[in-house]
Amino acid sequence: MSLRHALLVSLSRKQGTGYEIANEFDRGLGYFWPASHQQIYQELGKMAVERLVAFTRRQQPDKPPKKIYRVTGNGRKSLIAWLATPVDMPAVKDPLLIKLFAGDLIPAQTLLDEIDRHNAINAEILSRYRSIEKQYFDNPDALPATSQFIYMTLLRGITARKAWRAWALRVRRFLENQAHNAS
Amino acid sequence: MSLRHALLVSLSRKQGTGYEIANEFDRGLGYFWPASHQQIYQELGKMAVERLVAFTRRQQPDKPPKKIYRVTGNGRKSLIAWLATPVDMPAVKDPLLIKLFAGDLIPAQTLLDEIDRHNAINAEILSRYRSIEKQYFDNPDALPATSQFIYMTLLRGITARKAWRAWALRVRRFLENQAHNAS
DNA sequence: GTAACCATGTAACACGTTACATGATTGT
DNA sequence: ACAATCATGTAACGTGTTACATGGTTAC
Repeated sequence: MSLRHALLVSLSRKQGTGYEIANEFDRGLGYFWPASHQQIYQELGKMAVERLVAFTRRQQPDKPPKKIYRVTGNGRKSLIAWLATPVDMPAVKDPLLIKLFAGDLIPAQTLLDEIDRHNAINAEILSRYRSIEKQYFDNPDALPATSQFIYMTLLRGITARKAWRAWALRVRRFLENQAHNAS
Repeated sequence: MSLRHALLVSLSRKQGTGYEIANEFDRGLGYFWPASHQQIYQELGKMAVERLVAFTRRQQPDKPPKKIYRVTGNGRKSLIAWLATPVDMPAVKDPLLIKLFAGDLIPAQTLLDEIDRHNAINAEILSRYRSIEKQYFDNPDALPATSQFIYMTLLRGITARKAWRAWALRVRRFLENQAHNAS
């Protein structure tokens, strides 16, 4: 339901092709609303039918033709309306917690490995966030409001990943104990 | 893909009807793998066809008949196998962050209201978790391993909600500034 | 010659949500 | 009377994933 709004946000900043949006999603909006290129093409198609976006076809010599999308008046109205409409908090859906919930059914070492694996991924993501912070948000107060809003979303990622790491450490201690007591 | 495993975990602890499982999900596994009763009935049906679970029909006078499900040998094997298979970290999908990302398009007050609303919900959930902690996990080391594993999942909820609150406070400060500067 | 990039899509399937349907019992 | 609890489901729809398809250009 929110993909279309994410697309409207992206196109509000800058018009572009489905391809470009799909790429930008990998380092922007996609951090909190992931979408594949297939889904993006499809959704843009529907949105064009509903007159929320419009596109111009641009022929390129020796390259496939582009469809450059932009937001229509309708689209802008619908985005503003959505921004003022309450949204639900996202549901938690984490298979790792199912595993932990059933932890007594398998060797503690198996879960330890899994926690470590997740922890490595989490650490990588956190350090990526931090390097973005250093590069673009070193002195956030000096930035234009637009960027400061984006900084708030980055901070969400950073605090969430730090909290995850702290929790994982606690779980590790518990699992190590389990592994010892079992032997 | 994980619903069936969640159901196998639930039925491994205690056999029961779809109805009972659906209820238990509201205060157990459902915290990190929500599912409606429709979905649960449907999935149990498929799992019975695939011989992961089996059921006994029990007639009750003056009440609809029950289907009491239990895990089969196959089901147990498939659960153990899954528990040892790596799972992906869940993707973040949060419409509130889309809104924040586009925060410059609407009055800061609108976002402030939304943050406060989410914060109230978050606080409620956190306090529920804490009361569960007090009631059941006051002295976790004294508990059997099974319960300690469950406690780890509760701790996940608590640290996550606390981190969310801390972030929201930071965002509030920023939004209040925005609201002032705009006037 | 192999992969990555540019640029678009279709189709089948899996997963989840919402609405609808039945029907008795107990509580306010 | 109306809602809640017990107990089961079907059907339509919406969203998301995976696989497949095309075809030229640039980089190693």
